Parts: sequence; C-alpha cells; structure tokens
Amino acid sequence: MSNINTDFNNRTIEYEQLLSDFKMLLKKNNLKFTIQREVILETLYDSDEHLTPEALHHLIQDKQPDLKTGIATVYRTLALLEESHVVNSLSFGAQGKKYELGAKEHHDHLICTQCGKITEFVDEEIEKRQHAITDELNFKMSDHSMQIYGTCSECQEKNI
Amino acid sequence: MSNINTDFNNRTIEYEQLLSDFKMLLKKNNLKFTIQREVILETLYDSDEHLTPEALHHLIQDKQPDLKTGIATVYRTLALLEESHVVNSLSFGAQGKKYELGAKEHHDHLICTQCGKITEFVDEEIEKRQHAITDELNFKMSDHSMQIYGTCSECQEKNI
DNA sequence: AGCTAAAATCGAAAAAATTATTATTTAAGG
DNA sequence: CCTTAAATAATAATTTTTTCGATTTTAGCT
Repeated sequence: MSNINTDFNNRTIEYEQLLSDFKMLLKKNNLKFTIQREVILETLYDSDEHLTPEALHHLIQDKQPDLKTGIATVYRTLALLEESHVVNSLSFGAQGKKYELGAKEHHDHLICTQCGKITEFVDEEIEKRQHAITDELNFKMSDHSMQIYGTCSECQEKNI
Repeated sequence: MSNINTDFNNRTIEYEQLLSDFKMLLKKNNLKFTIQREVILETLYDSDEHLTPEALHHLIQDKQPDLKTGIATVYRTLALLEESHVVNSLSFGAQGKKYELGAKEHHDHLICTQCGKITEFVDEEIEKRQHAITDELNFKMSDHSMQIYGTCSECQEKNI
C-alpha cells in the first residue's frame, strides 16, 4: 500500500522529516542514532494515542520482539526526546504521565465522562486567542492541550 | 491580623464556603470529616503553589507536627478530592503530578517546560468559544481544562 | 572493511512513588 | 456514653522510575 504522501520506503514524508530532524539533533549533541531510538520514535509516530512509558514499551516489544528493548531505554529516550521538545508529556486525570509526539497537529478533546467517547476538534478562534495570549506575555508556546469534560448527546438521551 | 474578608476565626469567607461545601460532600457520601482532611484542604487553600503529594505532606507536617499525618492519607484524600472535582491535578516536564484547588476561580495554565513555572490566566473569548462548541454539538459540559506548554520569557533569555 | 573510543544498551538492582493491608483510633448519630 | 462504620497510622507490598556495571554498538577514521 502506498499513497502520494509516502516515499519509496512507504513511510510518510512527515515521518522522514521527523526522523532526519532527530538524527540532526543527535549529531549536534554527539549522541548516537540507535535502532532502539528509531523504533521508539517510529512507534510514537504510528500511535495516535498518548502513551505511558510502559504502554510504549509493550508496543515496541510487539513490533520488534527480537530487539529486546529494555524499559530503561524507553525511559532514557523519552527523557531525551522531551528535553529536545520532540515529545511532550502530559497527564489526564487520575492516569499517570503520558507522552505524545509534539510535532503533530494540535487538537483538542471533548471527553464524554459517561461512555468515554473522545471527539477531537480544532477551533480557529481558540487557537488565535492562545497565540494572542502567549504573544502578549512573551511566552514561546510549544504545545497546548485542552479537554472539555461532560456528557455527549447520545448519553444525554439514554439518561431520559 | 484581620480584614474585611475574614470571619471571627480569621479565615476567609471563601475558605469557609469551601469547607462547608466539602463537609456537605462528605455527608452526602457517608464519609467522615476528619482533622486530617481539614488540614489537607486548608493547606491546599493556603498554598498558591501547585503541590506534589510529597510537598503537601511536608507542608502539613510543618503546620501540624503533632498530628502525624501519613503520606497514604494524603494520597487517599487527594484522590477523593480529585474525584469530587474539588482539586485538579496536572503534570508536565520531568516533574511529577501536581495538585491544586479547583474551587478557586476557574483558570487555565501556562506552563514553562524549562523552569516549571505555572502562570494562571482566564480568557473570556476562549470560555465563550468552548460554550459555543459544546452547544453546537449538543454536548453538556461539566468541566474543562487547558494547558499551554512552552518557554517563559525568563527562560528564553537564559537560552541566549 | 577493520580499528578505536565514546556512547548506548541490557539486565538487574536500587530508589522513589504509590497503593494495599491490618490493627487501632475516631467521628457521627442515636 | 455507646455503637458502628469509616479513617487513620504504620508498615508492607507493589509499581514506577532511575542507576549501575558489563557488554555491545555506533560513528568516524584509516
């Protein structure tokens, strides 16, 4: 399967860009590009979820069972990626700290606390205001997250 | 010291309100109002910081050394308070999960991922858009939270 | 391709954070 | 004051995260 946004390796151009940026970053800091680091980046890229270190580790073990990537490597790499602002970490509610690629499109979440359904949305007005706010305070925004909690229309009907 | 917003016990009216809401909540759920729970609430109220469970525990031990409040009680109470939406938790960067009172004025967060400083803000435009979005989707909003991550002006200067 | 030095990895152990357990104490209501 | 259910402290157990030493791997060089 291939489409207009994939290259000869069937990877998206976006991912190739991310990967080459990562390689550049490593070189700049005299760090080495390892298979483990690539797999971690790739797995983060392929996942739309926000992942805990443990969840990420599991995904990697499924994807590359022969490459016995240790959990410590996952932690070390996530810390490196976070320092470099390649990934962001955040925590939702009672759950632990979760990581996601920072390079992806921003999106916000509507979360139904009854059925758990998550709807993503982007609102231009809100985005604009966020930029206005950060500009005014001379704050350099790298990412943002917004969650609206409540009851979706389906669940409201169920409740009647 | 006393001022117009404090009552005979030299506590703010706002705090008294919070406390009585908390007592109501406990009663409604057949839970008990304990000295430990009061101290935890009070300490959260008195602190303008966002506190880790451990930091909160230390503050409590300083405030009430004779009342050997256990760390487990702090965790349990924070979980209870979070479930009840009396406190919110947020986490970022290398630092752990932090808690703050949710009963104070609603506000969003600007979080510097470099120094950890948290700046609170409220933007009426954003609040309006949130309501517009949920109204349009017939989603009944109960709560929302927003965090903007990035680098504060001080840290930007440090980086030069 | 082979050599070398620096860095990264694994695996395991240690440390830190969080949660569960149990015996005892405490709050709330009669 | 009594009773009972719930909360607590203390500690143990579990889970999460970090550290450490031995070994492997990478990157640059020849």
